[in-house]
Amino acid sequence: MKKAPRIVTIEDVAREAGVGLGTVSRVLNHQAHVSHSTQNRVLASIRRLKFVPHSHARRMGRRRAEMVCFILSNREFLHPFHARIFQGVERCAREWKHHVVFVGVQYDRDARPSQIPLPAILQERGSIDGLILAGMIYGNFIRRMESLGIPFVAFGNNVLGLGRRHEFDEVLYDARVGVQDAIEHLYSLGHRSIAYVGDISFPWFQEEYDAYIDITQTKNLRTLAVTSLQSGDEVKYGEWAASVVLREKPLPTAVFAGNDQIAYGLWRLFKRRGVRIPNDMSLVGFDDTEEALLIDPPLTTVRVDKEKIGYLCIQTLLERLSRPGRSPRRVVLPTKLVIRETVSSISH
Amino acid sequence: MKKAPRIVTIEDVAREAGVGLGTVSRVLNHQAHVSHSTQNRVLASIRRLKFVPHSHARRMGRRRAEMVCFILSNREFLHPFHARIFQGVERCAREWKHHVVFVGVQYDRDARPSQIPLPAILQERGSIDGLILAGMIYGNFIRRMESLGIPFVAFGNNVLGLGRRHEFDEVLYDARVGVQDAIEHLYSLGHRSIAYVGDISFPWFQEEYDAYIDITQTKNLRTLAVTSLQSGDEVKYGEWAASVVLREKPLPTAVFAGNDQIAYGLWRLFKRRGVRIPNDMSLVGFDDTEEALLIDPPLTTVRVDKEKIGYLCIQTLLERLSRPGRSPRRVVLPTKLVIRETVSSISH
DNA sequence: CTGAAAGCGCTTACAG
DNA sequence: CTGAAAGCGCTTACAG
Repeated sequence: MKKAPRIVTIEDVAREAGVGLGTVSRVLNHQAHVSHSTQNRVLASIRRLKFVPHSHARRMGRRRAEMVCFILSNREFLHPFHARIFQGVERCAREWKHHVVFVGVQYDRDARPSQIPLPAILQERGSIDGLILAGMIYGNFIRRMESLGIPFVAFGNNVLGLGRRHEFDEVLYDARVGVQDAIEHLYSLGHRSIAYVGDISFPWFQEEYDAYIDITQTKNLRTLAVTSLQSGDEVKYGEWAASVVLREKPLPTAVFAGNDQIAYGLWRLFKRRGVRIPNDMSLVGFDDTEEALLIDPPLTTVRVDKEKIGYLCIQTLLERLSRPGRSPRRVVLPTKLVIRETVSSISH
Repeated sequence: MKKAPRIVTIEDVAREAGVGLGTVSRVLNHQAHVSHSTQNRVLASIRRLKFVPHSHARRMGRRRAEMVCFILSNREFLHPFHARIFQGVERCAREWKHHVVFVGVQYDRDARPSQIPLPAILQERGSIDGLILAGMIYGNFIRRMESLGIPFVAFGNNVLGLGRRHEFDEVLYDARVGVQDAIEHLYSLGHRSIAYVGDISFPWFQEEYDAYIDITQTKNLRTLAVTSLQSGDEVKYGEWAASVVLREKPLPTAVFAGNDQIAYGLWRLFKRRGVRIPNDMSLVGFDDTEEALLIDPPLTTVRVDKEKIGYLCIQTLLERLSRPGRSPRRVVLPTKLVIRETVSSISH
């Protein structure tokens, strides 16, 4: 006869169903080894009592929070590329009955690891099982995360300045092959003068650029790259780069943009200057984001499956959680050339 | 000699410091009744062992999650007004060592309560202590929230179609007084023909409108309101309303906009049409958001302290949590007329 | 297949 | 002021 509507526990259910605590717990967790009839009895009691398990108690018992944290460092949340990755993370996590909390952090790439501020949720123990790192991941940040003793997986293309071999799990897309495919495609259509546009102070563009240089030299093509450092808006950067390209003599026959936003900027300026795409100039992008379809005609680009990256991040992380001793894994997602209408063939 | 680096618990600290468990717990929670010397001893052990309390265990013991949920229903997150409220919530919550999780929900205002979907975090028990409701809060949504058995507080100006008396805690600003202040101000400067602009299908504008009608009739002023239903962009709505106002004969001497976005739209069109502000037309807004300073000259407007609303929401909620039996509270925040430069005096 | 028991890491009366 | 104990609501070996 208490006033407070006492919370209904697993014990109430057990009593109602005439079974032991353990049995209720087993059906709750969809474990095997419960006979059909008892299972039904328990399920009925659960429904009758409107029982809902208490999350903290379960987490305590399991020694798992079933919660992971997506950490985006030194970046805007709204960047569509990462937003898509996050979506993939969220969806996959839900399938595995995990929550994901998003936190943004800003840090100084020159700070000592211990000086990097930690979001509140990471300052307590037990709230977060694992981390997904994206944004700008420098070495000091990695070390800071390691100091937490929480397993993590990194979005590999965002890992900066650590060389190629890493001691941690990562999932990444293969920029090199993407570039190769794009250039091969242009080459097969007769293009011999292909410009590259991307600000190589960012490592993701640097990687593309390296691949561009390799293949361009292997094939003995003209090399022409607009790579200058240009912080800020990528569309504007594309516009500016387009004007640079247009001053070249002879004019290249194609431009390969480091990402679709840049491609969009190139397209805008070309259009304004009366350069017809693809008749006068072929154009290829990278990422396959929304911009690819804003361009008219639609943009040929290298697709990166962003949601899949998120998906693989969660999977890799969950595997790591169940096998802490496993050696570091590097999951590489292939890219895919999506041929649309901004590339035409050249007749020699 | 276990491999896994066993988690350090309160028990380890107690042993190290040579005290009981309870004592460690007490210093952890900054409770009184611990002598200075033991306290220091415990603190030293904590530091030496790098002890961090386990969040779920603490929450279990306390029977409190120390986590509240900000629910924005049927709205865009990025609406700057609510974003500011959220900021206030977050900041105040942090002061009280609480986490706040943000969730957006979309629901049908005609749905039965039981049909309204619940975010995952509310589908488990014990994760959330209390709710803060904002957005579009219809009766069915309130009932859905009540069915959860979790205390909540609502942002009262967003409560729709439930009359004036409510059975739950709410925090709101006093739109009526804000309108009165604005009209009085215009009146004192000689204005006798003041138009009101706001889409009264939204209750927050309806409330302003009612106040406008009351005061305008009390003072025997001309009544002229552009209130037509107009979904979508509020700046555009303001532009359209400006063109309506300009067709009036005689022209009103002032326009009172339902919010600053609308005022911004009015201002834009007035400017385009060569109507000088405040010489030819005075203009007053509501909310005091960023727009107020984008207008040139800066906008006279009614300030609503959005962060404070968030602040009061948390405080009210926390009070409710500690005194569940308390009768519903209605916290009203006053508004403040901010006089800038868009109002001039009229000489008769 | 199933029950009784121990354990998770805290907090909070209850005695001293 | 402080310690020993009970309790929070689950899970998970351990025996049957």
